[in-house]
Amino acid sequence: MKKIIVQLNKTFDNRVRLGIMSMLMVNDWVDFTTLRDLLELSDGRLASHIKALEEEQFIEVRKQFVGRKPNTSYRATKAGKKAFTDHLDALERMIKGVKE
Amino acid sequence: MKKIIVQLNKTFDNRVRLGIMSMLMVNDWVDFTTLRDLLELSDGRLASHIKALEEEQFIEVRKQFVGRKPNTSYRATKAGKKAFTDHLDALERMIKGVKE
DNA sequence: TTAAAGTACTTTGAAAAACAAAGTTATAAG
DNA sequence: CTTATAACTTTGTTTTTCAAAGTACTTTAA
Repeated sequence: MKKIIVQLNKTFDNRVRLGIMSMLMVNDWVDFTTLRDLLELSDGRLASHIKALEEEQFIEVRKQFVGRKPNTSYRATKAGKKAFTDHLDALERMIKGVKE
Repeated sequence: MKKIIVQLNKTFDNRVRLGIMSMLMVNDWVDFTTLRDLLELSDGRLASHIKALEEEQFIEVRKQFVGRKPNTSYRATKAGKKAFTDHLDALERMIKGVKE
């Protein structure tokens, strides 16, 4: 039972980021406003956490026009999904396995 | 599917605190040094997170002497266990349930 | 046609949280 | 007498988080 904490990903030490990733694990291409409204965040707060996840390359962006309106959507990258499931696995192991 | 993020407890937005709580969910009375060594933390870092959890009344302390040496142990309170399982449940619901 | 509202941010600044490093008190072992 | 262990606390810095306001462009409403 070594290196318990290190296996948890620091990027996911945040409720908002957990929320974004959860959404993007199940849904392909979720747009900015949907994310903002579902997670009940301000534009700025959402944008800042999205930026953090983008910098880690855990999510990717698609910008397009729907009709005449700009539309920005996000989805989890392969690396992002892996990092997230790894994190959750580590958490589960930690909760279940910490005896001694 | 409302109030997704709010159900996650801010106190557990931290790897160290998740580690401490995980330990104390399964083990009754874990002492300071054991916690410190297993989680591979410095005295100061461990102490500060313990303090935060104590202030929330999620853990309680017992100070005694073992032989001639001081020994400080911690365990999760009822409220602490509830808060932690509530948090984990919310997380699970969020991961599994965020469709739409 | 002027005003208001929506989309998707960025910037700024402040507050909160986290952390490392060193200091502390007290006992105990070598 | 020196070093070590236990369990912290203090100090100061760095990092993180967030709210609030600003921006640029478009569209819808009055």
